[in-house]
Amino acid sequence: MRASGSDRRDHGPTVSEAEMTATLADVAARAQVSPATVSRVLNGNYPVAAATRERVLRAVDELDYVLNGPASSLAAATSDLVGILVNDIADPFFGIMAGAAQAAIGEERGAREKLSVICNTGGSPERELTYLTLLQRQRAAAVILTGGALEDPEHAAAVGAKLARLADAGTRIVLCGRPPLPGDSVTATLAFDNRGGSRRLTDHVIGLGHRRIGYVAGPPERTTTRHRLEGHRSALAAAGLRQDGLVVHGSYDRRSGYDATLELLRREPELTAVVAANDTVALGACAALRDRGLCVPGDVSVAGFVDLPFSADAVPALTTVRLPLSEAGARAGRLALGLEPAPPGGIATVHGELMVRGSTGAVRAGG
Amino acid sequence: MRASGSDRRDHGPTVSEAEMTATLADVAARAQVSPATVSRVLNGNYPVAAATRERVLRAVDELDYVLNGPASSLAAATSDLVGILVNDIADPFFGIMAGAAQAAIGEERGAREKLSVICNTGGSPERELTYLTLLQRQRAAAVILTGGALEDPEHAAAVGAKLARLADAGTRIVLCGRPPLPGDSVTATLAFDNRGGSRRLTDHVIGLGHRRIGYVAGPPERTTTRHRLEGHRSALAAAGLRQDGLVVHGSYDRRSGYDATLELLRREPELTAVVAANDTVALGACAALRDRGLCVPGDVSVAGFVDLPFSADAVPALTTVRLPLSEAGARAGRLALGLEPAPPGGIATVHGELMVRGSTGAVRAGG
DNA sequence: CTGTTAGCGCCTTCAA
DNA sequence: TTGAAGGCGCTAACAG
Repeated sequence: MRASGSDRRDHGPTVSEAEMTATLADVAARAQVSPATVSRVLNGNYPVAAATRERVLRAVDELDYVLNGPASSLAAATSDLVGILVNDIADPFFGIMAGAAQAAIGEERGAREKLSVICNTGGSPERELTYLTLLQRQRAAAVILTGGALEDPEHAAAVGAKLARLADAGTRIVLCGRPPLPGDSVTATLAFDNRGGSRRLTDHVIGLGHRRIGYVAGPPERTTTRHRLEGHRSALAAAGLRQDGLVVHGSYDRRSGYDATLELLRREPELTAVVAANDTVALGACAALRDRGLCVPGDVSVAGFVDLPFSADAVPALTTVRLPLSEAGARAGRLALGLEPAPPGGIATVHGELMVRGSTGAVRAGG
Repeated sequence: MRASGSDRRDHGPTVSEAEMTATLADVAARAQVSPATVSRVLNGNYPVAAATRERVLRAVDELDYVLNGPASSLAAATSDLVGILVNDIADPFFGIMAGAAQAAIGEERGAREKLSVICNTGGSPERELTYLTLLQRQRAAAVILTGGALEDPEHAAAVGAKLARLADAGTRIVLCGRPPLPGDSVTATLAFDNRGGSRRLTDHVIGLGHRRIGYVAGPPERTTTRHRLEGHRSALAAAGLRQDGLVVHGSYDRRSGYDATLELLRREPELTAVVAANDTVALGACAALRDRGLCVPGDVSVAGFVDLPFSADAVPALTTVRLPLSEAGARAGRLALGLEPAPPGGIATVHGELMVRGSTGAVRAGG
């Protein structure tokens, strides 16, 4: 049996007051104003006399009152939840972007404090849809989708439909590090120039004299994978090189880089360079080469993508393409809050910067 | 002006039906049952005739109905939100734990699907409290706090008070990789044995003959920092070594390890070993040593803590103490859902395993 | 097994 | 500048 706010409107503090969570009515009673007034000072978007506001805030403090989110969301038909979807939160690629987005959203000291939260799909299409539904259920204010998308047409359609419904319900949709989507449900897209960055990277490797270049790609059905691979291939084509047998797919982790590199070596013992889909994979490649008794870059050059913090500290330091993850994440956060105008056409391309370091060198004499 | 569900109870599909988000009443009308029945099939915790359920589910599908979370939470006075607080989501230490917790929670195909969500405090006490308030506002079902706590008494008291209020309101509290808290608001605690692991690590280093051992600690006011440092000191003490001047504090990142190591070298040029507060810091230490022209472990041995995935791939591979992050995170998730009984006394200590690898070796002849 | 009836706590017109 | 009143969409007793 709960003592409702109005029930004790005329009483002083009671035992039950200490045990039950206070409601807005309790605050109103204590501050001698109507619930409506309390609501107004709490939301701050309506004129309230300074003295009244004072009294209300004091009552809030004394009662340790915390707004009931669900009730508030229900009545206002809006919520302060912002969801950030990531494919693998254990990968700093996502951790950095998501952290930056969350920080940007948290910094906004605006009217209603937003609750920005990270949702880890683990790369599973089902969980991606589940999270989207859950966020839709919460009537999320905004959703940020980060990283490469799955290219399976069925899943893409399902996601598109979900996003359309979310957008219909007023949820802002922002894509960060993910290619644009057809339709007008997406508020803004920050797309990484994976193709261009990859192209410059492989150009660099070719420029060092390498001709037998292996490529360790990510999972085949991801946009990120495809775009980076396309950039790589366009560089090869421009140099007149054809080596379709020298591409091995795997996941975006270290183990995959290790295994794929051994496979590349098997296919082409005269390999002199390995370009990897990302830095983590590149480090796996380095490990495999070492275990085979090969020197980096003396025998084989290695290059990565993204430029994670540890890449500069690797031995040798990793040549890679730097993606501005923090900046992109922060911008996505601001776009999700509508603090920043969407780029023209709703799409901005974020370019990577080639970072030439110790892991790539001129092809060995015998190459 | 919104067409409410009951308003069109007797009509067929209309334009507005396509544009407005359907409500439970719409579904009820379409399935020719009462709203209560729809609620019952949706929540699945009440007997409903198979045929009725069928009809309801079909209506749900046809209308693309999605439950209104806020309304549901308000009525039921509970929510399906689970918050996971982390200090730095860009650090895989947290990414791995949080990802595992989220996966464990997502796997639970129980009654109501839980929305587990990661909140990145960035190590800021204010943001930690803000997130706790926001989660309290959402009437979260559970909160998981991961990683070391701040030892500032004022902040600790504030957090304690918040947790007490959350617990009062029925929120389950789980600590993962964080020392136990006084009081009974915490449902379960999984504490890492930082002291013991650190002790064994430094014992190992001493056993290799090292006597001038530098220590790169984390931020001074974190429990994790203090416990690991205490373990280190107890090992030194047991070996009769006193070297308080050889401890440098910093943050838990690579840069800090780099700078701190240079400082240690300045204080003690004859240094033969560096023990770091975590793996990331240890890699920074390695980089500093290399830049000084010193070999690891030939000139100076280096050891880390935690055993992140890249640590085994470092050159040389890093000696460290392996913490079972995934297992702990998953268990914390299950504890948060009440799927697993709390350990006796509410507290379980999770031990680390010494991983001896290439970065530590016998002290050099001249040492 | 199913319908009816009250609210959950807050926001938001409308009046004053 | 403030109060009064109704309803947001759903759940949870109660009946039947």
